[in-house]
Amino acid sequence: MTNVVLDGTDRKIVAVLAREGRISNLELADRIGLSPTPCSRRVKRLEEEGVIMGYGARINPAAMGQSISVMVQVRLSQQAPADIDAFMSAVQRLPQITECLLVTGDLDYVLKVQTRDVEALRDFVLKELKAIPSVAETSTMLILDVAKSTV
Amino acid sequence: MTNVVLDGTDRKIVAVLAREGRISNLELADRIGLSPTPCSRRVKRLEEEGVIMGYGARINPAAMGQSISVMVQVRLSQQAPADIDAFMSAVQRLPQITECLLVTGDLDYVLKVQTRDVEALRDFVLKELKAIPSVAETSTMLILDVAKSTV
DNA sequence: GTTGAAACTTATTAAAC
DNA sequence: GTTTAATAAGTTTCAAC
Repeated sequence: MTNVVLDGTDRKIVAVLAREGRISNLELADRIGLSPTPCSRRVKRLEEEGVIMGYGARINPAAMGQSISVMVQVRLSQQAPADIDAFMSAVQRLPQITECLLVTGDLDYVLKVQTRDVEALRDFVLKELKAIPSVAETSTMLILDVAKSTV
Repeated sequence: MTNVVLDGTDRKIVAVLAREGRISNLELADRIGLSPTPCSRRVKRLEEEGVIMGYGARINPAAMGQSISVMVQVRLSQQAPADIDAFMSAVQRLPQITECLLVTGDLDYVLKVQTRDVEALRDFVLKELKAIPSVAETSTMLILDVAKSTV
């Protein structure tokens, strides 16, 4: 990753766009105290430099009938490249998995999973996750509340 | 949460906007196979119904000099409302904490934390997190890779 | 649901300072 | 960096089908 020099104005832009990704350039410029022209240039530069990787809508899973959110910690029994590949392809394939992090510590992967209800979660864990040969151990924590989120 | 009925077209719209939040209505309509007018109406309806909660830019923390990402599991010693309030206000105050989830299981909260380097992480854990009186126990996992992300 | 057109708002670029 | 101006593009609303 090429390191990028960001001044205070750039950081203001990033902070605003992180929360309001669809704000118009005119309002963004007004918000950060800059005129539209250099504001637009800075945004384009931040996009080209990879500081801003893209934009996305924040979707409410509950409103879409996905009311169960869980964190699943997964330990793989085998760590050979073929085992990791098999696990990774399953992770990419399963739409219930919205996030997958490789972590240090006691467990190897942390997944964020969303399902319609507890039955769908049970089916997911038993029939999908534990069906992956390299998965040795899973531990599920139900997410009761999102207390802070920058997304 | 009021449950919303979404048809296949709505789900297509959500799927596209989740990935490309700044797509124009004309291109979105073309992408999902609908004309611009009803497409725009559907998007507005999805926003009003709370399915789409907002839009945001995807920021690359590494490009901003925040190269360390960790998951921190936190157990509170005291669960009285005052203790939870103290912890929550610290969570909101500390910019390193980008996500905070209340979970069931062994530990009470899971945090996603970003810092500039390991020294900043050490200072954060020792001087900020452990300084909160209600925090009894923390466990930190370094995030080595993001293998999947819907954001 | 579709198309088409008009009115309005932005974005983008260039030129000046 | 700023402002102004002009062109291009997108959004919104309306009518008619």
